[in-house]
Amino acid sequence: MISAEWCDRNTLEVAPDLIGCTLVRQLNGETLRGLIVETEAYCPGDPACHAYRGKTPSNAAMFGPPGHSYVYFIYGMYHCFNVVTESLHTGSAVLIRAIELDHLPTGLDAKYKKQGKRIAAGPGKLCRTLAIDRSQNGVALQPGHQLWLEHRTSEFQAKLDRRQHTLVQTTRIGLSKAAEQPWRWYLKDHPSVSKT
DNA sequence: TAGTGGATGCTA
DNA sequence: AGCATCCACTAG
Repeated sequence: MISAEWCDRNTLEVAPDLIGCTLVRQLNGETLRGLIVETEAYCPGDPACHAYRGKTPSNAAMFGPPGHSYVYFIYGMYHCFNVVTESLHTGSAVLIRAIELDHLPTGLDAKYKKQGKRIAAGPGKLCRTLAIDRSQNGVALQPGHQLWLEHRTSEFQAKLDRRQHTLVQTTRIGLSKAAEQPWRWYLKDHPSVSKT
């Protein structure tokens, strides 16, 4: 599993390192495993970061311990899941934008099922698929809980080293502030939105 | 391109 | 206080 210490590093290091790691979700007795294929970094001093204007009740989890979750509600319908980074009292996190699931959750609505592997591509869809909402905000990402992270497998790391996998670094999605920062990473051929 | 609801930032 | 505006999104 991924430890708090591992997350207690510069957000710009953690975000690309999370690509290829696995997000594990326990849901109704079922274990869903998703390969993380797209992330974005939200850093201290970053105008696009929710923590930029200081700590508030809604963004408090970003200032909490590294390795915990930060889940927020947006556009009246969606949730987005982040991994808190850097030391306690530092407001920063990595947004998990897309995962590739090993299998589809049972009991999934037929209208979503036809999306197949793309079902968790996009931060809002990811949370909908894994049933993540603000009840998961601020929780420790540890085995034994409902949500945790696991390191890259040696197979994935080997493919990365052999360049059979390629990490693409580019700009973040949907921002009006600090839009020029290249703080988004995705696994080549797996972006949640077409690259620009 | 509309539309969801909560948070934040104005004005008073 | 109250009201307007913003918003790291998605479906169609």
